[in-house]
Amino acid sequence: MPTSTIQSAKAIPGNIPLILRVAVNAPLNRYFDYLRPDGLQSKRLRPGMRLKIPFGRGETMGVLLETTASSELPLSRLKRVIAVIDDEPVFDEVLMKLLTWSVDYFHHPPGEVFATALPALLRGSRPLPSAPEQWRATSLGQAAEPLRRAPRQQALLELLRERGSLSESELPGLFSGWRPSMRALHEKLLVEHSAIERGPAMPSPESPNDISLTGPQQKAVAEIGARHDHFATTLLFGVTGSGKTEVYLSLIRRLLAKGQQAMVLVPEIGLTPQLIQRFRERLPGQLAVLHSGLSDGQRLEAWRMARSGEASIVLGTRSAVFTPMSRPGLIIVDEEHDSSFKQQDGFRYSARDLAVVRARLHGIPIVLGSATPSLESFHNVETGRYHVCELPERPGNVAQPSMRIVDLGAHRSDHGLATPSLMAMHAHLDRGGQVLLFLNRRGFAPTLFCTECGWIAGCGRCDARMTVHASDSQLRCHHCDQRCAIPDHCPQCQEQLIPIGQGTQRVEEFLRKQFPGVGVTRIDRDSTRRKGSLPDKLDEVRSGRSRILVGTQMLAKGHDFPDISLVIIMDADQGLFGTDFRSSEKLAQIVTQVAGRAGRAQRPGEVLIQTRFAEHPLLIDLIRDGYAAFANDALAERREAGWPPYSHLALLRAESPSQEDARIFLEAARREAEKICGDETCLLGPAPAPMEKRAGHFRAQLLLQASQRSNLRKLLGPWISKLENLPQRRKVRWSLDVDPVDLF
DNA sequence: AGCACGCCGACT
DNA sequence: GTCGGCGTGCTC
Repeated sequence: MPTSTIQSAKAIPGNIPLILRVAVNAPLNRYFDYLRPDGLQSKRLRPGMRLKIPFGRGETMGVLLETTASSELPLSRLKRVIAVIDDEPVFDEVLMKLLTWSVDYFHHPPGEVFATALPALLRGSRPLPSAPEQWRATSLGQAAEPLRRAPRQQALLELLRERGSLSESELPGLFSGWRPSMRALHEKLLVEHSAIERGPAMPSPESPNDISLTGPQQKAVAEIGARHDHFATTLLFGVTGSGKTEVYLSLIRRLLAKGQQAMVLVPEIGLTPQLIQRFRERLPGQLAVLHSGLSDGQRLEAWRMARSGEASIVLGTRSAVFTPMSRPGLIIVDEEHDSSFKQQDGFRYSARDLAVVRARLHGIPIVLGSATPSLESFHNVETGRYHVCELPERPGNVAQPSMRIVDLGAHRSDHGLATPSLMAMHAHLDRGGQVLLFLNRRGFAPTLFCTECGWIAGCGRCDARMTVHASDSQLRCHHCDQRCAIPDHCPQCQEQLIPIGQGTQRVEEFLRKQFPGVGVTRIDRDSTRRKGSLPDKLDEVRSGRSRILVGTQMLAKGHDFPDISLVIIMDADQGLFGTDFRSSEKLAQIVTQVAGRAGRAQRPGEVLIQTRFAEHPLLIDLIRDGYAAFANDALAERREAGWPPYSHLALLRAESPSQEDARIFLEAARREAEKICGDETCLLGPAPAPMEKRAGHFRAQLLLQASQRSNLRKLLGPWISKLENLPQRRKVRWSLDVDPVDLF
C-alpha cells in the first residue's frame, strides 16, 4: 500500500475524497478509480449506475462498483467522472453481486462482464428508456381547425382523434417518423401524454387454462412449490414427453398469483415460436422474450419490461440470465444439459451455473429440467446440493420406445443403412408409420477420395476434410466455410475421384430412390437456411405428405412428430470414441433425445442404433437400462479417471498463425503456473488442440486440473496477471476457459 | 480494444 | 528529405 495514498487522502482537511471504483468498458483485467464528479451531490451515487468517464484519450462508459476512501494510486493521478448517466442503477444489488462473482470466477475483464450483461443499446451513454407513454388529443386538439400548412401533423392528429389514444409502442407501426410531428402538436397544446398504467396482470386464482396434470406432474409441482420461499435447486428429471413444460407452467402460474416474476432459460434452438405461443396462451401477464433474432431496440424493450415488473415472465436464451427483475420468484433452466448455455467466446460463462448462483443470491428456488441431465447435475443430487424430482412416464400411457443395437460389422449396408434397418423401415412404412433418420453430418459425403493414389480432399486452412456438397457441386469445409468446385480428377494422379461416406444429402437422395412414392424431407442447416423453410419442412412431415425424415441434431429437440414410429441413429460411433471425456455423455444425450421423438402418439416406438462397436458397455447400459443407469456408470468412470465432476478444470487456449508461437506461449504459461501452484493442481500440456489448424490458425492448449476447486481459484488470479505480462503473449491470441465443456 | 509514440524502408 | 509500416506501452 503506497503511503502517499493515505497522506493525500488526509491532505484535504474535513473533506474525505470520495473515490469511485469503476468497471470500465475495456478489455482490461482490473477496476479503475475515479474522483467524484463535479456538481455537488446532484445525484446520489449508488453501485450499479453507469458513469461517463474519461479513459485514455477518449471517453467511455463504466459501471460504478463501489465508493471508497482510498486508492492504490495517488489522488493526483485520478481523473474525474464526467457525468452520472443513470438516476437509478442499471444493475440491482443481486446482479452486482452476480457480476462481481463472475469476474472473480471466470477471470474475465470486469468491464466486458458488465457490458455483456447489458442490452447493447445501454453499453454506451444512452439514457435508460422510460416506460412508453400514451398520447391523445387535448380538448383543444379535438376542436382544432384542420392544420393546412402541416399535413403530417394533421394526419397524426386525425389518427389520435379516431383512435382515442395511442401508446408509443404502437405509434411507430402506424405512423412512421411520428415523433417530430407529435412534438410540434404538443407545442401547440393539441396533444398530451400520460404514463401507461399497466401493472403486473393479476391472474384470477383459478385460471381457466389450467389443465389436468398427471400424478407425477402434480407431485413435482407440490414438491417444488413447497420450496417457494427460499433458495433450493431442484433437478426435474423427466423423460422425453413426460410433460416438463406443464410442470413449469403450473409453477409459474402459482408464482404469478403471488405477484412475482419468473425467468425461464431455454437452449438456443429451443426458443421456438410454438414455445412462445404456448407461454402466451397458457399464462396471464406480459411475456418478455429475449432471443438472438431480436433487434437491439426490441431487446431493450424486453429488458425494460422485465426490470420494471411490467413483464411477469422472462423467457430467453443464455444471455437472458442477466435480465433484471423487480420481483423475482423463480428461475427455470430447461434442457439444462444443453451446451448452448455455455458461452463459447469472450466472456465464457455458463448461464446454467450463473442461474443457480443468481437464485441463491435472490433467495429463490431454481428448477433445472432435462430428460438427460448433465453428469454434473446428477452428481450434485448425489452430494445433496440439489433436490431431484422425477417424471418417469409419459402422459396417456404412451410406452417408451424399444431400443435395439444394429451391428454395422455384422450386416451388409447400403448408403450407411444396414439391412435390418432397411427392413424395419419397410415394416413401419407399410403399417403407415413415419421414420426419422438421424445423421449428424450434413452435406453429400464427408470425404472425396481418389481410388488410385488415396488422395483425400482436405481443407488448406484446417486439419479437416472437405465435405462434398452435390447440390451445387462444391467442396466445403465445415470448420472455416472455405469453398471450391469439386475437381474433375485427382490433382495428384489424374485418376477418378469418388465421394466416400454418408451425409444427409446423400442419404436423402438414396431414400428417394429406395422408397419411391414416399415423401422424404431433409432437415439440416443447409436445407433450412432460408427463412420460413424450417416451418414448411416440419409441416411436410406433420401433415404426412412426407413420411421419411432425415436430419442432423437440429431434430433432437423442440419439435414433435407424433406419427414417427421408427428412429434410426445412423452412426453412433462418432460419440463413442470422441476426442474428449464428455463424448459418451453427449452421445447418450443425443440418442435419448432423438429416441424421444418416436412413438409419441398411439404407436409403440422403435429405435435402432447403428454402430460398429455393438459391445460397447456404456451403449449397452443406455439401451438396456436407460439414461439414469448410463449416467450412473459414466459417473463411476469419471470418478475413476478423475475427470469432472470429480475434479475441476480450466483450459488455457492459444492460437497463432505460427505453430511454434502458440506452443512457446503455453510453455511459458506452464512455467509460471508451476511457480504458483503446489502439486494439488495438475498441468496437462501444452498440447495441440484436437483440430490443430483451423481457419489458418494453429491452436494449442494447456489444461489445468485440480481436485479442489479452491486450489484452482487460488491459482488462476495471480496466474492470469502473470500471463498478461509475458513477452510471449504478443504473438498469440489467448483465452482462459473456466469449466470448459468442449476441450477443443 | 483503441491510441500514441517511436524507429526503419520506398517515395513524391 | 518525409510518409507510413507495425512493435511497444498505457489507459484510473
